[in-house]
Amino acid sequence: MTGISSDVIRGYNDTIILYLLLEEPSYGYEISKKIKNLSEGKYVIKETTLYSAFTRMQKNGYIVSFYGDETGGKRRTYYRITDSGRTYYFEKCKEWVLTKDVIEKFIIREENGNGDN
Amino acid sequence: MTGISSDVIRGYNDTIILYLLLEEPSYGYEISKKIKNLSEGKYVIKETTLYSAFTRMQKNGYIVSFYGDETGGKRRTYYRITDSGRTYYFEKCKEWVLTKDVIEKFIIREENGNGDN
DNA sequence: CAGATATATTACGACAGTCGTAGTACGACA
DNA sequence: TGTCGTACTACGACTGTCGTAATATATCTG
Repeated sequence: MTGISSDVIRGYNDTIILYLLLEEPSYGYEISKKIKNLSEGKYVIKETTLYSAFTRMQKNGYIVSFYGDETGGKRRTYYRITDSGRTYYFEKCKEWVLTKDVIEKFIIREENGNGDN
Repeated sequence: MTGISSDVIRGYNDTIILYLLLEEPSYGYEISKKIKNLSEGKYVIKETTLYSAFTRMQKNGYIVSFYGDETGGKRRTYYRITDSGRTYYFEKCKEWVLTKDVIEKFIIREENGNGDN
């Protein structure tokens, strides 16, 4: 089965989450849905990974949390990206380009598309 | 700064090493030099990371080790890629394409340049 | 010759991030 | 009442990386 390995994503989970917070605050469950949808189902982040990322990023000052005012249901914790978070995000984007280029020096792309299996 | 984070490479160290073994067997020190050179100094793998990758991959059957016959100097442990290792390598290459596409959905590229390439 | 330097590998423990598992909590619907 | 979907938290295991250091040999330098 060829899914994507979360080992690769590892260094980019924070970036992915921050991307989804760029335009407006959001909360865990919604973000996980958005990741799934945007990746066309190819990447489904684990809940524990997601929430531990929130904790880490809040500690780092990349996001801040606040409570929504929904009255019913379990109370949501929303997260808003900070300026520091924005800066970090765009740095990671630059880093991605470099990293991608490095990795691709070691990757052989099959041009004759023999996709058996 | 602007190095590449090894967190990203994490899932691809094995792939990088296997790539360098595709054509001929090699050993730790040489591989680390090759990685440095091929990446134009952008990625220098840590020794411990490299040798622990050897151990892991040998356990997984992706490589086999043998001793070189050099008479002087410290004895080298050479590694040769196995068929299983080759298969794994090419799977990781395919996976890379998928993973790269997924990550790029969450990356904003500043495109002041041309859309060439 | 002694000491630094480059080559070449191994051992050990710390750490970060992910993941499995499970539990809490609430609303809605059948 | 029970289950499903939503929403979050706790905890411990595991894997891979990394810092540090030790071992071993050959070559270069003064």
